[in-house]
Amino acid sequence: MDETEKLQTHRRGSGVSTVYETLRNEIIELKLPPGSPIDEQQLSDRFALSRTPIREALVRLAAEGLITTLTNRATIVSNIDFLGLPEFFDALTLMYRVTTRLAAANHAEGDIAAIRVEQKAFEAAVAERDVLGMISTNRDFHIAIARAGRNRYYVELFTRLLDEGRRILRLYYSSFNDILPRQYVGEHEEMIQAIIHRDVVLADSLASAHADQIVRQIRSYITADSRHNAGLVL
Amino acid sequence: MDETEKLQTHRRGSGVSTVYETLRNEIIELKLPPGSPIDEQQLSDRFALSRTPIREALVRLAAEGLITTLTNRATIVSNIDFLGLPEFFDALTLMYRVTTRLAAANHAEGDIAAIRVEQKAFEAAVAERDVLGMISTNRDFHIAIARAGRNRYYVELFTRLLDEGRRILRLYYSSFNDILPRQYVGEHEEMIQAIIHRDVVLADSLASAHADQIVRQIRSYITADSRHNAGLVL
DNA sequence: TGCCGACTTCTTGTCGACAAGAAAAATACA
DNA sequence: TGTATTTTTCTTGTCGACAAGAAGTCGGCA
Repeated sequence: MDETEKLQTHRRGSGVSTVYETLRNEIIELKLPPGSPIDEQQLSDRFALSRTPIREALVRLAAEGLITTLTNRATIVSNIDFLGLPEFFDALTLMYRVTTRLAAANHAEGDIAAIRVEQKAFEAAVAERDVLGMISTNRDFHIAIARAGRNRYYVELFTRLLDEGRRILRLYYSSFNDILPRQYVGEHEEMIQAIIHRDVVLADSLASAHADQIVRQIRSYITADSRHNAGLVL
Repeated sequence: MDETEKLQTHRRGSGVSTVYETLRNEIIELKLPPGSPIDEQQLSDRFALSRTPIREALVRLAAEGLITTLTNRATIVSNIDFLGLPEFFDALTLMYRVTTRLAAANHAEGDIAAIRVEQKAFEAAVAERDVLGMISTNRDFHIAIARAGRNRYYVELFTRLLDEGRRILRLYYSSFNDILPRQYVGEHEEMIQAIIHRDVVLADSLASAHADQIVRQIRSYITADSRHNAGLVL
């Protein structure tokens, strides 16, 4: 790998966020798969920075749970906790509901436009059968809704959950079928309408159904995969 | 102030968490009031550590939102965002409900005992009219319930919210009256019973009422205080 | 006297080097 | 030849020093 981003001398303080965001993306997109060792020296070379700012970025990632540091030993990309999946689904569903609800109640001028932009992007990804694009534009769509709900606590937790979901989905995206994404486009449209009409109850139930749908989908991928593995082992 | 904790030479890696936890407590207990400047050099002297581990602790605190760093200029203890209070109350109420609900559904062997321990501590604080003690034992009580609910995402968010609440309450605790805390003891007991009997619906409604009660209480403190200020200004 | 600009100072951001701890490798011994 | 122990090596953790950026200070000029 000869990807040196030691282009120009970074302005003071900018390097840290660059490293943070770059690594964050690479972790979420599984470019750095779970369990990958993170070597500070190596990153230091790659970004043409001292180990100190690298370390700062790593501390931030560790605070978010994206990397795990074995003290005095090694730091690795955090594993996906399949045992904790039920908790994950529960929290994800709740956030889907509560953010959509709040968006219906609190959205202001311009929020709808922002949501529509993301929805268009999602539609485009679906039209192009760009599965990776669907995953990330779907995330952006729901975060836009969360923002319209005007609650930073929910936005923050939801973002974390959706990004964790992106990691999981990347593991299984090959088995994406064609019908579901189109259905999601329709469901998204319904949610937008409910939000526009400030119909909190409808928004809630749509979000709830949407969340269940997605959870069921992920679950089916995982069980299908484990069955596949089981078949190989036996 | 002559509080040098440069006692013995720390073991490698332990210093960072010490600094982190110490500062965290001091911020939450308003020993470091909002807006206080955080000087790295000063902390370096105080803990007898280099600036590097101090910095790491500060990065962690910043990730949690407890301190704010003005780039290249200064880092201060984050202000309490009174404008964002409605969001805060909304999220707090939701977490009260959802954690109590889940505790009723998922609690296992030993969880009740752990909750009872915290409840006893709360009762003791109430009996001693130790207001600061009530605030922190109340937090511990609800976190124990959240843990029994077995969802780390909720535990984490709830912890953050309750600690943020501790900061707010510290600002107003002088106006604590005597009746409310005793009422809380009773409400806590009811919640424990509902959890034991795995009555999810009852647990939810009790938590909901409890949350409303607390939110109302905080609100009344704040409005009382702002009225006081308004009186002075006019 | 009031305002603009250079200078000083103070705090944060970055660096290169060293120390400690743990795994891996090498060695000694049974 | 297998195991225990020492040594090596590699990575993280810590340090002291330097650089950059911004606020405050001082002096000059209208």
